[in-house]
Amino acid sequence: MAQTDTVTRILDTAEVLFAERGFAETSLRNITSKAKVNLAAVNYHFGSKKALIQAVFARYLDPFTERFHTALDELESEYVDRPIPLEVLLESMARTVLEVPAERNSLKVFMRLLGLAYTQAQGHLRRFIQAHYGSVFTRFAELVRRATPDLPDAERFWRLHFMLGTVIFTLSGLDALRDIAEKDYGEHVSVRDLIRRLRPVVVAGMNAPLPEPAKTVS
Amino acid sequence: MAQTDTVTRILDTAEVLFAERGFAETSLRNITSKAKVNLAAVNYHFGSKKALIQAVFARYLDPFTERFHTALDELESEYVDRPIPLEVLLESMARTVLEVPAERNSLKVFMRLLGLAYTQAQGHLRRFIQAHYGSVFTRFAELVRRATPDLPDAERFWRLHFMLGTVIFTLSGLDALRDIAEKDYGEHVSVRDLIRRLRPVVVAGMNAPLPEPAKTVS
DNA sequence: TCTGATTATAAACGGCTGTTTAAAACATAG
DNA sequence: CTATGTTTTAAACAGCCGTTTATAATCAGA
Repeated sequence: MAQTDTVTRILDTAEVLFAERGFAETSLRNITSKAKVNLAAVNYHFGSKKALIQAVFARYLDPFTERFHTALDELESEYVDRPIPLEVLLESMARTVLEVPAERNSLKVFMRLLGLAYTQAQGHLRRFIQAHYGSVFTRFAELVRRATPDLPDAERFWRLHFMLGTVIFTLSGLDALRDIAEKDYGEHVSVRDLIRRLRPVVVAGMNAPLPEPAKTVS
Repeated sequence: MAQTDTVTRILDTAEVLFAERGFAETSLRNITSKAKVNLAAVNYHFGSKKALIQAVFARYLDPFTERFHTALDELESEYVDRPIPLEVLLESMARTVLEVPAERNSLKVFMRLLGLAYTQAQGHLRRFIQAHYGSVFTRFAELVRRATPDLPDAERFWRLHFMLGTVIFTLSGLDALRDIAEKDYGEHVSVRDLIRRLRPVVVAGMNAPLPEPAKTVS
């Protein structure tokens, strides 16, 4: 079963290097040499570098979406005919995000990859993620809509992305920030610790008063 | 004065391409051909690609820091012996961020560049920005400290970065989000509009209740 | 054990990268 | 006009890129 071994060794190495340097800055030769695998193996097993990038994400997002759907199923069967509270929804999502990579001790990598998916060019990646995993986000957004009935649709849309930005930005840039925090406050900060700090901020942000209406010509 | 012309034409083109595709994905040949300038001009006028990247940032950040220092000076002379309210501080920063690129109609580019500075590898860039512009952020953070005396230092540190993440992430990924928003809500969203929406969320996030203390062994 | 498919390997492909060189063009001050 | 310093230009440099090819090794089933 040398095949599986090669494939997973490529994936394991690629995700670390991608997370550290980004996609364009990581060459196939970087990956294959560190993984002690022949250069051509990537194109043989995955077809192309783009497909490898997508495979790296699929390995996280497939179990994530499956579990998150299950978690939402359970919540929906618990809260019948009444909206699931926002805090419960956020809690459920946070737990699922933590659960999946925890089994491989790669939470940091996963977070960094999520950040890269948003910020690196890689149009094919966004299309891939949207096509394969867009539905679970749509479902989540609909539940958030029911949990915050007083929020105008557009406002909720933007606030959800504000909060997504907060979380992904923070957790994906964690290493840099952690260095500063430890130097300034001598305090070691774990990811779980950060999520504990993030929760009240996110909830307060979602529940913030509505902005004053845009000024128009009077 | 062909020199200045070449230099600014390189900067103008480079900042747009960097903002669109990122640093590694933009080659000097992309830049020089689009700018109608000889390839060697970049190395002649700037020395290297890294130096060009830094020059692109300096052209925004030099006037920004100068004006922001001035704005903070004015606030400090207005609020003597009493803390400047958080809202006022945030308002002042937002106005300065908007002011600088407005003169060249390049707000989108500036925001995108800020996002890239955080998320792209480019260690030299972070070091450059920290070394040249770190002091204004330090000053701002100190004023925020006085404005939020009840917040523990570590908590305030993290929340500032949470909010920084929200703003930069949103504004730098604006184009992608705007497409979705317009499709779903038919509503055109300007940057000023987004900042109007961001303000109450950021303020509420900074003023959120403290998180429950980390659980320890009982 | 032999066969046929799967996987691993080394080598080469064309193309693009940032940078350097040396010569040409230009501007400016004496 | 001439000499000097600055800027532009075309060409070449070595090096890395993703991908492909042809060959070798390995494996599974009959």
